[in-house]
Amino acid sequence: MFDVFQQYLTAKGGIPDTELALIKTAFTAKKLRKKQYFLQEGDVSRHLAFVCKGCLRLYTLDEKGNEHIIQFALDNWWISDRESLLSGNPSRYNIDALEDSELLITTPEKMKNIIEKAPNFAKVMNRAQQINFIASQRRIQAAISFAAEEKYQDFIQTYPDIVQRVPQHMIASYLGITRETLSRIRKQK
Amino acid sequence: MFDVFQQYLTAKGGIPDTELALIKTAFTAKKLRKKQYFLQEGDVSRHLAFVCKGCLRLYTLDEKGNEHIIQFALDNWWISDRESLLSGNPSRYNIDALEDSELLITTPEKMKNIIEKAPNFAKVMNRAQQINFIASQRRIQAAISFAAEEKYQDFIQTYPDIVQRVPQHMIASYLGITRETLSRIRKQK
DNA sequence: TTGTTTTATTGACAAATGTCACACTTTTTT
DNA sequence: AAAAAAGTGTGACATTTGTCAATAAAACAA
Repeated sequence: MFDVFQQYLTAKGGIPDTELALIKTAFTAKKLRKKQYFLQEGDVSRHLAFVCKGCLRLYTLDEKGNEHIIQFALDNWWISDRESLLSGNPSRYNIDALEDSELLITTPEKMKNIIEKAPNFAKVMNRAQQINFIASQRRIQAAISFAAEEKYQDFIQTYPDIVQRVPQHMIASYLGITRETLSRIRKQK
Repeated sequence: MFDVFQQYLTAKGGIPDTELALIKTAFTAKKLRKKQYFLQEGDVSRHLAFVCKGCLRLYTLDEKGNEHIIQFALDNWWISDRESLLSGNPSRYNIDALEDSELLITTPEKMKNIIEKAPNFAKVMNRAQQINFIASQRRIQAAISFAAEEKYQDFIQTYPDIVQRVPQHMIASYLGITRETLSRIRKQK
């Protein structure tokens, strides 16, 4: 399982063996069954996860019980509730598995520790964070300026891999439209 | 002008004088008149800015010529097109001043340089980035799960200072609704 | 001060999207 | 294999939001 992570790190810039050994000590393997929670609303988040295999989602529930998906995480993605991690407050989100998944998890403390000691790893994480921010900004733009159909087109172009693995109604949720609307958009073409 | 920045840094954690001196060398003062561009679509972004005083916005123009505001930046905020900075590609965004403004600007290279040499400054920047990401995530949630009125209520609660200084139709643009809709929402109460 | 531009409001109407109910299919569980 | 659960599609209709056009007020510039 760690080899997937190692491959990711190599692809993202390469990490010397000394650092790799150190990094290894900070992570723990964890398996999740489909539908199993990684984090539940109201709990304080204490872990961040790297997805070696599988698929997770981060979402909120509104008063009506509707789900609103903030993030998907497929293989080689990070997922966590950074808000709760940073603030120490109970989480407003849920994270659960959409498929049986394999994770490597760690804590912010351990993360901070290895980032201090492993500069190459720090670089990889920093870059990942930057790319993440840019993706968020693009998503905001799509959310505020695109009509439903454009949102969908943009999504399938940006995340063709997610389209393959996630039910449509969850993609609708991610886009901020109803499943019925998405179903009709897809029918048009 | 640098004293505003210094005050910000102090408030955000405190920076020893040795680092402050170094940081100072990396920044240049720049004044913008109202309506003046800091960055125009198509140009490659080469600077990031700290707003000492004033107000800027980052936005896109769609095919119909409608503006979609991605970010506001008041006093003590950072603003830049990180996407263009990172990729080196021409920007898809515009940044301009909504008020006469005073900035401290620098380049990614200089930034990288001082971040290596000034660990306390690095910490402040890193924390700012994290908070930024969390704010983005919250905004995404609002965009995909709130109705127009909820978006507005959420906005005035989150950014009461912006409401004071920015015309309504720009807030509408930021929220992804039309000015007419916002006007009607405000009338209701 | 006068004229121009920007901003905000409003009405009438159109278009997009949501809601609800139900049927049908596929997948998962027992 | 049968039953249950999850996912998708569709029609009828309601609601929200957008569009267009016009007006007025406020801010700004000459």
